[in-house]
Amino acid sequence: MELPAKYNPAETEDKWYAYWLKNKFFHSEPDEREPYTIVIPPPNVTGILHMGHVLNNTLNDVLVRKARMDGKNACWVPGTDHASIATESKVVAKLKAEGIDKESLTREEFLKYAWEWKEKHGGIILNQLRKLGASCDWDRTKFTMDPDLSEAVINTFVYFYKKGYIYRGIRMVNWDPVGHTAVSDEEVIHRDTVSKFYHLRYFISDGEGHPTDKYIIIATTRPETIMADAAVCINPEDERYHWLKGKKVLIPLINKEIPIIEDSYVEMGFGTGCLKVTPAHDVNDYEIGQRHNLPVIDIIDDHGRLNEKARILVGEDRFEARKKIETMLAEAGNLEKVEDYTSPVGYSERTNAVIEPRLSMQWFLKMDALAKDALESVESGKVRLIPDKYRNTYRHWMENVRDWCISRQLWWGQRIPAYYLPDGRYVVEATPEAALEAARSINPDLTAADLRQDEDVLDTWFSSWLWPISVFDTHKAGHPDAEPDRDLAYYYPTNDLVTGPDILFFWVARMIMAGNEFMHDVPFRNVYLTGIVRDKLGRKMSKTLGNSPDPLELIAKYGADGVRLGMLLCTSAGNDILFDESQVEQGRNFCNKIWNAYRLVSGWNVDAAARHPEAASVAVRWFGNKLNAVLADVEDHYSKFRISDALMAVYKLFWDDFCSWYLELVKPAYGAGIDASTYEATKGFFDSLLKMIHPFMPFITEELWQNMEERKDGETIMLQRMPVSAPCDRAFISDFEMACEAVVAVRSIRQQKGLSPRDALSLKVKGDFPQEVMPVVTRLANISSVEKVDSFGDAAGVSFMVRTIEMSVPLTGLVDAGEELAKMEAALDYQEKFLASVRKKLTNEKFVANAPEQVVANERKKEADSLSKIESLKAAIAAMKGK
RNA sequence: GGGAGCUUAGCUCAGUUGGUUCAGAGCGUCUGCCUUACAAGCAGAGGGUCGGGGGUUCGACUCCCUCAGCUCCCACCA
Repeated sequence: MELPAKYNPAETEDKWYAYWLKNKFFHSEPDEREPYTIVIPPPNVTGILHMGHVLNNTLNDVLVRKARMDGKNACWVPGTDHASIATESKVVAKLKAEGIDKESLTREEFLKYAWEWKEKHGGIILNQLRKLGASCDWDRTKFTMDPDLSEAVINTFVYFYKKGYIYRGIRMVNWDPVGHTAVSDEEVIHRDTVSKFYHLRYFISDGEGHPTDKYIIIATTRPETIMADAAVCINPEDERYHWLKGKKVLIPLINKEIPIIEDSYVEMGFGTGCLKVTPAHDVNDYEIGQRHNLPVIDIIDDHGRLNEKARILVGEDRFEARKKIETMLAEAGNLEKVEDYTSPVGYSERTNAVIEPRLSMQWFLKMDALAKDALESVESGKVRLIPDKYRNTYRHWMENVRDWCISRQLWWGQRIPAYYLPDGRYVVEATPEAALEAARSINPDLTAADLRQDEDVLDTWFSSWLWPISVFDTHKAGHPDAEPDRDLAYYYPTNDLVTGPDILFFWVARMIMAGNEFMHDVPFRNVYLTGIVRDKLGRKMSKTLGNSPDPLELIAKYGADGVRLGMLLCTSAGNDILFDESQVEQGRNFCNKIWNAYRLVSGWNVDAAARHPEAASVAVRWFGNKLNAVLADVEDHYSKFRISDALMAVYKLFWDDFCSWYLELVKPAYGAGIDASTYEATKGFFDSLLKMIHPFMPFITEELWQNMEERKDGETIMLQRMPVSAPCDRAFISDFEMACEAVVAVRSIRQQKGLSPRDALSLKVKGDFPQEVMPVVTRLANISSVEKVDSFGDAAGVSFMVRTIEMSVPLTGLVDAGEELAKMEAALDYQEKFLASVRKKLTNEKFVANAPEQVVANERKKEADSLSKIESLKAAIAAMKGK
């Protein structure tokens, strides 16, 4: 059949993906084979595909396809994450656009909207992954808020509560005034931010609430919080302020009297050495307040506005209030000066709002014991981090971990199963029924109506840390002693996890904790940490910069295989990826190369009478060996997760070795047929190559593999066994490469002399060139006759060296004798210097005494080779001069 | 402030226990080619004192020290 000159990915991709689905090739059920399991890092349910997903899922797919072809029972479990903050804020924004205020809705009404949104937009990303060729077991698709997965989360909470790991307490938390929820320390990003340093005058009180004419100066970045000040603090060592001891000062504008206290926390050299203490709105101030029994005055509400306790500027947003109070302070004579100031400010990772440190009642999970085990899992090598530089980071985090704030003031997520009794006590149970029973053991008169469930939901990561367990068995999480069901027993622990280092702590570490706790085993053996996809200038991909290509557009333009290749070409584990569309172009070009190589081979006609040409015979023998050598290299790269190296090895094997050398050697003359044995060998090689390429480029390889022969429905390259490396003849490969060097040298001479490749040349060879690979030279360098000589004599020609063998192409009339002579003299000069350096080593007794035998032997060989080269160069020069 | 990492060709990066003619790859560049598989291609070529300095060693891109530059992570200096 006639194939077009260019590969058209669009039609073949959809065709084969549908075929794979129809035949359920991606589906896995436990059987007697060795399992190979990957769980997808679940993307946000309402997310859309970006380049980071492309990177991650391409890598996952390569690994899982490779394992499948290695004969393992490969299972890649897909799914999505409910992403409580991200999703809830999207829903809130959407409702707002429709004129609906979240505050006006009940929890149930809001959740109805949220589920509608999820049904409408959820899972888009999973369909996009299909476009990329992801071979997920879609029958196993999970969502972190599926009823049974949610149940596992609740059970886990109850389990840890009863174990004494979960507690409720007032803590200074990171409040997100836009998301209206507390976020964990890990979700706060500190960025240096330009702000103002306000120097304020606090007048000393006369003891009766009236200002005297004395004042101290306090430097603050947050003048809008002065109304919440509980004291002014100085360092007890600070002699400048000893006169203040025991005095009181007045808060500007509201004239409230607060004490001067002393605490060594205050740095004398920073600011003015006087610190206003605002326990409700600063973590350190809170701690100082605790030490000195200061009252906590909370003047900022959930939305970041001043409340009535502020007494002034009530209802103003904190940043508005800051501007206004600056004017008010200036007018009141309390503003000494304002300086520009840069300091780290915390921002919410999700909403980018400036985090407000705020006291509130939250649920916490104790981390010490969990972290200790999770650290051990990595330190002992049970979990391997790739690259291993992350072990240090991991250890540092695990050794300094703080208790995990697991409650979120949101509705979208798993609701905390704590039920409050009318008297304020509470019980924690998995179901309302169990809660009522527990409550009745405290107070037998209670009814269901008396119990009020906690309003908050759990942190998203409190559900996704169960992912490698709960996708297989939703009962095991929360029940460490239960028997795992069949799937969990078979697939757990999973093999590899591919994810970004940005969630090493959020997610990876916590999965290890959950795995240890509930399965008594780690959730995966290897964690491959990708880099972050950046543009070619090294900038993060972002919507605002507009530097983030749409993966689907790229796929439409270059094909999924091209996009996969473009992504894989520039990945090394742990390094950021500088992505550029030109790499995808390279991927597409490779597709085209494969396509055209196939066109060539598929167009051949076997001529039963044709003899097996010598060149083809050498080529077949060489490529068979080369294939085995590269298979071994590729296997080694895979085992070390050097995916782009594995790809590059295959890429070069196909493009350079197979296309540029092998096919050029076996290609019959135009119109001529090919002998049967070469044809069969070539087809066999092509088949192996397609299999090797398949994990990287699934579509084009399936298309061509299907085209190679009549295939039955249900046959696929996906399930063929990957070729296995056999021992190879390295010496022969080396001889062949020597022939290639000769070919390149002759071609180069042609280029320099402006000779057409069509004009045959003759060749003189001095020395023992391996005769069996000579047909390669005659064929590809278009050599009509080869003459073995002892000397090139005085005929004009251009000579060159192939390793230690000297060769010459006689070229009457085209050779500039002076030029040739100069070239040889330069070569001689180089050789003599080289020989000198080698001899310097060999005459060094310490070198000969200390270096390994092998190294010394090599130096001796270098010496001998160099000597022989020098000898023949000298002879050639003499012959030339004597002419 | 603490910790980790990086610096090799124009760009992006390999370089495994220090030793094969080890200074590499891909892309880009330059030159010549529309040669009946492929111009999304073919053939050929050029390009780096391995960030600077010092040390260990018979031998250093590789190990140690130091300086410079960059990146990331952690951290409450108001």
